Amino acid sequence: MYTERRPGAHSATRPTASGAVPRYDEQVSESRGERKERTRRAILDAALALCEDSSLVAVSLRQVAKEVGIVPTAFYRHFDSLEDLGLELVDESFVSLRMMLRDVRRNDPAFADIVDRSVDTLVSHVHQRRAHFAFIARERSAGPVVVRERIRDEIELCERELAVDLARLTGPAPWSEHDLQVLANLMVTAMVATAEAVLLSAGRPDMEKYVTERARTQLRMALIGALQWRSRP
Amino acid sequence: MYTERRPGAHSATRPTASGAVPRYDEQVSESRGERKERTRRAILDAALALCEDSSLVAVSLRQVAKEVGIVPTAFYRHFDSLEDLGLELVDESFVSLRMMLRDVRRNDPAFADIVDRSVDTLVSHVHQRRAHFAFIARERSAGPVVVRERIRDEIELCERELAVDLARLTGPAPWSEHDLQVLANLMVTAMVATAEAVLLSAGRPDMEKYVTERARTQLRMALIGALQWRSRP
DNA sequence: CATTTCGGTGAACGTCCGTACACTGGAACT
DNA sequence: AGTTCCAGTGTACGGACGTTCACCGAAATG
Repeated sequence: MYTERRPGAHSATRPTASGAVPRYDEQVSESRGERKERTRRAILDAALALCEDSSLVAVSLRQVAKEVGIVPTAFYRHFDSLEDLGLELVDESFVSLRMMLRDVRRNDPAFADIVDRSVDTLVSHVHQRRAHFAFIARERSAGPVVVRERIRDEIELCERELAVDLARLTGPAPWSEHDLQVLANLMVTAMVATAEAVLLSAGRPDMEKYVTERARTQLRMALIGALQWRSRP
Repeated sequence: MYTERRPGAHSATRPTASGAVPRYDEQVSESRGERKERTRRAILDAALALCEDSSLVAVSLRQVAKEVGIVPTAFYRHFDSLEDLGLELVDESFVSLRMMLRDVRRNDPAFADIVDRSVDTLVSHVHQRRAHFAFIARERSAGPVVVRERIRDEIELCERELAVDLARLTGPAPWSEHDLQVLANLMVTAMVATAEAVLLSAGRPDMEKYVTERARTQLRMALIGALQWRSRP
């Protein structure tokens, strides 16, 4: 027996790590598919929670299973391996972030505001998906190889999208495409570092305020510097 | 028996991972202290090699011992724990880097050159201490808590030193101390990202060339941007 | 030469690991 | 109603893990 549970409850009716469990054990009589999806969700959340400190490479399949409240072998009904699960988490983390950032830039052609809006979006996103961001920050350089590669690709995608939007916002070409890439890379790098810093300032609002203000300044510095850069090469 | 070795060789005369082993097994008749130091060195190198992929938190004491060619318990003669060893590696990694960067900036008051020289120094350092830099990049966000903290402190120290030197180089205060910190943070962030990118471009000289050139441009953008930033606040 | 020091040994422990396997019982399908 | 499907179960395995302990032999000490 892996966790105590009420007698007769055969399967994972109450996954330990899932926040989205129906209250008071109401017998909603889920379909098989719903049930499976719920367990899957619970596994993802459990893994996310377990690598909050350390890293996915230091998390074991058995730990995850215990956290969820299922038997170790049941894990394989949902994922081939922990790496597989890691890739899933990467996708989850980036999809919504990229969507939001793109929205910011599409709905707001005002060049001056782009910095403030982007930083705000990033910070609020870090807040509402702490665990996901912490995951990315960790696995980016320490995760399983395939996970690292996927994360790198995703960040590169962010860079390219930013470059495109910058090009559109600045109108016809004060910068070469190359300079644009370089600038976008610097800005994304600063953003990533900011996200990490926000994570570190958990529970210290003054520190977070400093960090976000710093990010704004840095992005503006980069933009202004890049403008001056090209107007006298 | 943990590794085959020639009969009668009682202790780790030929640590597997150490590159600094006397050639052809010359019987130099080391003192006890020298011997201990050599094993210690071998342990550090073995750990460094083992967390080349994954991370220190995923490396086991037994793996390290096997790599060195000693029995697991012998590890404790040199370090209290793997975390302890990690802290040692952090120090090793930063001491020489900070020294070199400081030299660059002390011997070269020419403001224009500081960017090129710093980037060159960083890149060549990454080359001659690949493993150490990879270690820092990984453990920075995924290592044991104490190791992470130590690395963060070291990087912060780099920032402060850069801020001081920037202040000295620019003469009396075009920037406030605060702006200086923000700029130094951006530059160090870009440098760290560059170091990671250089590590990734192993064996692809064109890619490395691009990365270093990009770093130069980015640092210049940051500097120019910061100058413009203060002259019209 | 006698004694101490100490880096390294090797067996043994209890725990956790991934994975193979045969099984079960309710949902879903016919 | 009878059958199939399948998420989850429970057992069992061989191996790796950290740590303990008593022990050894050569270098260091006196």
